[in-house]
Amino acid sequence: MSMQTSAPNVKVTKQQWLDTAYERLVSSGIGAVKVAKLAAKLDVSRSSFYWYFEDREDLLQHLIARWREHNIDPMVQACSVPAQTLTEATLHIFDVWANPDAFDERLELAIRAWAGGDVALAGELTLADNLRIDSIAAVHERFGQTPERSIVLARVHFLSQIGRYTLGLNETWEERSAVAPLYVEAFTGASPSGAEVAAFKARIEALDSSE
Amino acid sequence: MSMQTSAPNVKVTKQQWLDTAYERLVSSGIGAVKVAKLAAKLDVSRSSFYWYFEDREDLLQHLIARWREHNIDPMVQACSVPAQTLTEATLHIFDVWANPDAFDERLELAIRAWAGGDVALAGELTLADNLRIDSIAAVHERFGQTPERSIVLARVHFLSQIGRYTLGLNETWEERSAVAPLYVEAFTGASPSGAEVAAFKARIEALDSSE
DNA sequence: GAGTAACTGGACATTACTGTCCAGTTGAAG
DNA sequence: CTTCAACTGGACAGTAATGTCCAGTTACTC
Repeated sequence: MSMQTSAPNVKVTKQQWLDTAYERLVSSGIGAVKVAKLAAKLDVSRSSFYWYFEDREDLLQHLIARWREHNIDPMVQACSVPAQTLTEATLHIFDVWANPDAFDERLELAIRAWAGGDVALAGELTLADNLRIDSIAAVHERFGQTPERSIVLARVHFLSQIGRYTLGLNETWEERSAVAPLYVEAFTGASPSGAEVAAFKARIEALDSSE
Repeated sequence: MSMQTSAPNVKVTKQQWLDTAYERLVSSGIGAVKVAKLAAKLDVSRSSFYWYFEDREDLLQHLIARWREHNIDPMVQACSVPAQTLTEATLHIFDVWANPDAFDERLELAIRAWAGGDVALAGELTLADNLRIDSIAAVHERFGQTPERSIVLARVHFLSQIGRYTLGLNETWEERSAVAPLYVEAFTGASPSGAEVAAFKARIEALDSSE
């Protein structure tokens, strides 16, 4: 096997198929992810598709896998970052929302819409939601909140975040970090200290420039 | 015109077509609302459909109209119910969430998913979202909150509510009203008085028994 | 410069819809 | 008891997808 370092007659790669499928998924929903349409967009015949993928379902599984990798693990990780206060810990979770590599909001939204018509996916989504909410709730409990209050605040936090993109709010990150302390207060009942907010803003800017 | 008080040869009525379409929309998404499928379900031929509706698009418009009537007005109304405190006013908004006639959550969810692949609908949805959030924000401002804080809390409130069904949380109303005070606190920063909570629970029970 | 593996195009068969046409059927009104 | 409007069924044509088959076309490889 001579590896695919050499690619004889490639017009479009597997990655290109995936990328266009992703693009259509996040911008027009799963109903727009059709082999015929993708082929037209890539200006290649549909047969090419079946070289790389078993069938359409195979492609869709790849899209779901992408979501799993991008939108679950990093957010669970962020909940176990060490912190001195609940507000600081909450700001560490905000890091995730600010980082497209750690949480792809458009993809999250598309998957959520897709799950509305797909039972298996809906089940997986529910598990993922519970996992993520429980992770946030665990943070609250770690800082002495009651279990009831922890779960309420965790839900409010996670759902507001999901909802932000659901409503198509596209503020700049300047606007968002300006109101961030207000959201921290809504999600925890306490205001973050000046130092905590400053550290948060510094992390965001570092992220921005690294792109 | 002899009116349709008499219905000669009716196997299925327009309302039945609408109801089955609604049922499929909320349970399987807009992609499942197909003339052929509905006809099969109603055990009638597709031609019958075209007697009542111009085309499939016509049917879809009826579904959107249903959403407009059920899920927007009542909620805006609830925000202008007189109240002594912010917590009491917030509990009046909770009335809406508790009343399927005032807010059909499954329909809201389905419309939201549908809008993901339909630009016109997405535009209308954004307007409706802003209207509803602004209504809640106005309540906060009426009770002396700053505009910034008002809009943040209004979003958190509305989004959490949308999210509750998004995540498929189906608690009983007993469970829900037990944690209601915690949510009021999260959405306002203050706890409702015992009397306010009691009045809220009484309203809910009255609703339950009237069904 | 022949062979081969990696890929592509074009033709085909199939399925799932949509919408139209028109000839029925049926209940009630004259 | 005829007529008519309100409805229904079945046949037809059209479109958009899916997936298969197979005969090319390359660019490296020996």
